[in-house]
Amino acid sequence: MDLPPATAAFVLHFGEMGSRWGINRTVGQIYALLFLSERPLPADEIAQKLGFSRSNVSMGLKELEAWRLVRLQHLPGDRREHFSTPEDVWQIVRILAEERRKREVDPTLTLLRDTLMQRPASAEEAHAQARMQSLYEVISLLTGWMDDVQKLPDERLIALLKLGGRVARVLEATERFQEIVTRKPRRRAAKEG
Amino acid sequence: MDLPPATAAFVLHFGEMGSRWGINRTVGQIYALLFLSERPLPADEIAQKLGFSRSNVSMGLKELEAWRLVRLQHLPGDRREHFSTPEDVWQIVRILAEERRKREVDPTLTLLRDTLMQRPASAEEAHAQARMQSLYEVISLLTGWMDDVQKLPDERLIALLKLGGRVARVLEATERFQEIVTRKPRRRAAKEG
DNA sequence: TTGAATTTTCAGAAATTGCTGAACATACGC
DNA sequence: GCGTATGTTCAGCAATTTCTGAAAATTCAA
Repeated sequence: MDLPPATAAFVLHFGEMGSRWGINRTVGQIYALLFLSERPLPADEIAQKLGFSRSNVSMGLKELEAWRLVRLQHLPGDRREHFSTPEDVWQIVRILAEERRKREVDPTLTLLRDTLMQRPASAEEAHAQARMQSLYEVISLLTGWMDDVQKLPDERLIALLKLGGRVARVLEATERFQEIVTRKPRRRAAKEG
Repeated sequence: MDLPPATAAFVLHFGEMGSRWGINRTVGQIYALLFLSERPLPADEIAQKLGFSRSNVSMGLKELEAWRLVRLQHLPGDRREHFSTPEDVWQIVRILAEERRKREVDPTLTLLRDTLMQRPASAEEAHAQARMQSLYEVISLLTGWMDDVQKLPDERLIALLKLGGRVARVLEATERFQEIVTRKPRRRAAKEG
């Protein structure tokens, strides 16, 4: 591997991380290299820098394209295809979230929905369905939230994340406000009464 | 595999999903089976139901314990260890988030921090560092947010998620309120002026 | 067109990961 | 303690995944 040490460390780390996710080591390393690169790189240069065969790099880039994690471009005076990652890390996060959702979450929701349509044939099956139902609800809520925040512009999303748990306070305040406005009396704990 | 059809479908699906994540097929299936089960199951029963060897199940359960995804208990009058998943799906989500963070995110942050301490030896390395810096910032923000919402009780977390993107409106309102209170004049677009 | 440069495909080799049975370890009732 | 039921480990076989080189396909300039 023909890289400055910090780059090499990052590339190796992402190779390992890649294999903990579904993605394989080669693909993780190619992505990491492109992410750090100053300029778009052609496949043969990637192969040379990482010490992989040209064909392996070709397959890895295909997979990254399928994930929409790299884009292809042509540089003037060079016939080769050059690859790069988006500049903006938030852009990358959004793409990752969409793709993982499409590949992992949606099929799971479909399976759960289909199963929940069936009539359970025994108490055991009824229990299994109840479990699936509660899983379905949690996943729906999480993905619904994701859909929602995906629509926010970067700036708002970042503001929201920075606010973190303090959002809960704002909500509390809003709830109390609602209670007052609708004149619904506050509930009291037994001790208070 | 000796299971009612809906259970079998769910178990197989989670096996596949497991292998898309770092976790392997066996482990995914064991987890899915326990998740749906009405009662805690002993290892030999798991092995029988899924058609795996007893030793394979033993290793799978060890891994699930390391992830804190199953708990072990003893039933009266039975010497065998029985395994179950938490009842509450939100509890499971929290554990998953913590464990993935510990295994995947924290080591990455450490690597980035260490690398960013070094002095770049070239323009190329300086660029790579700048990229790592922006990645570091995004990951920090995301994990900081996660830490924050992890502290909320379930009820509040759920309320927050249900609110989804509408939170942004509350924030906007709050910002405008801040502007008014601090008497900082609202910025106007060119067209308005 | 032609042919050189580049990319893709794919059969099979190499590496990795998963799985099993047998041996070993441990826990528990007696 | 003893013996049996239960749990763990691990060497090695099996299955899967990854990777390569060679060949085929594509692209593009002339």
